[in-house]
Amino acid sequence: MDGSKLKSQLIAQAKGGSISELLNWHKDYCEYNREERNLAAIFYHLLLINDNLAEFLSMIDYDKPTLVDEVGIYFEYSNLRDIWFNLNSNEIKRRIILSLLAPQNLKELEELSVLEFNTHFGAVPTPSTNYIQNPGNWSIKKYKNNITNNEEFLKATKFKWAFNVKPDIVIHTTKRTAICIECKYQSGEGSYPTDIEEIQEFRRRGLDQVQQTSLQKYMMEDLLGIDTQFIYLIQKYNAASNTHQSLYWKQVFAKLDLSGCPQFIRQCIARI
DNA sequence: TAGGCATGAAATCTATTTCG
DNA sequence: CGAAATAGATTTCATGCCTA
Repeated sequence: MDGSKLKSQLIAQAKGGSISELLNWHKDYCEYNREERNLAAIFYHLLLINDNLAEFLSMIDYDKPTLVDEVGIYFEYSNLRDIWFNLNSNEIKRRIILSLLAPQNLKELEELSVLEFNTHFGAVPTPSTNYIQNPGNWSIKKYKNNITNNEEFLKATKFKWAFNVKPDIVIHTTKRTAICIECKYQSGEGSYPTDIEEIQEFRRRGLDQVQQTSLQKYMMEDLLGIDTQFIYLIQKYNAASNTHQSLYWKQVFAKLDLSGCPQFIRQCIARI
């Protein structure tokens, strides 16, 4: 339908009707869905069926042992955040933070009240009086004046970010080993910070921005202590990572067994 | 074509308000 | 009064447009 014809039809039908009726839209959603998470979810499903997990492991030349009883595949992996949620003592929470950050003013921070401790790290929206808050809720803008040393500032900032990052798919091959998969459709790798004020603060201190993949590595290996292989799943060449093994969606889907999959999944995959 | 900037949905957490 | 709903702040994830 050409533009003018469409326009006159839209005016003629201005009194009502659905988008589908107005546009005479007959396509099935799987023909034009462009949601990255949807693709990741389809991939997740495929990993759980047939022999696809084994096939994927061989595709990426995974050479570490896999313990059947410890295997787990997770979508939107938020392990660090959820470990924090399991902690119920302020003493333990504070000790965890201070041992991982090892700040110069350690003694001072040990002595602060709960409220003062939260305030030091600028917990948002409001520092709590009752319990040590999740580092994921620290605010760079609020603590930047409290942490003057650049190295410590970067350390605290990466620590804070680590509590919020969620790799798309993580495969635990054992409790101590994993594969971390970052899925990209249109966009390329992101970097932190993204907020303009925070970027300016990084510039002022002469600090480089932190790549998304580098933060994932820090979270998986340094904080969770899991020996991790990283995979980047991409559609376009220019999205490839400098540091991580990159695979194309097309090449991965081509090797997976789609037996038993409904038609819409095949169609979603066929478009990639 | 990469980076800057604008935009938006969804989620979490806390404080406040409302209601039984 | 205490539980439940609501509002606000902040963060994440993302896309698109413009420009150097």
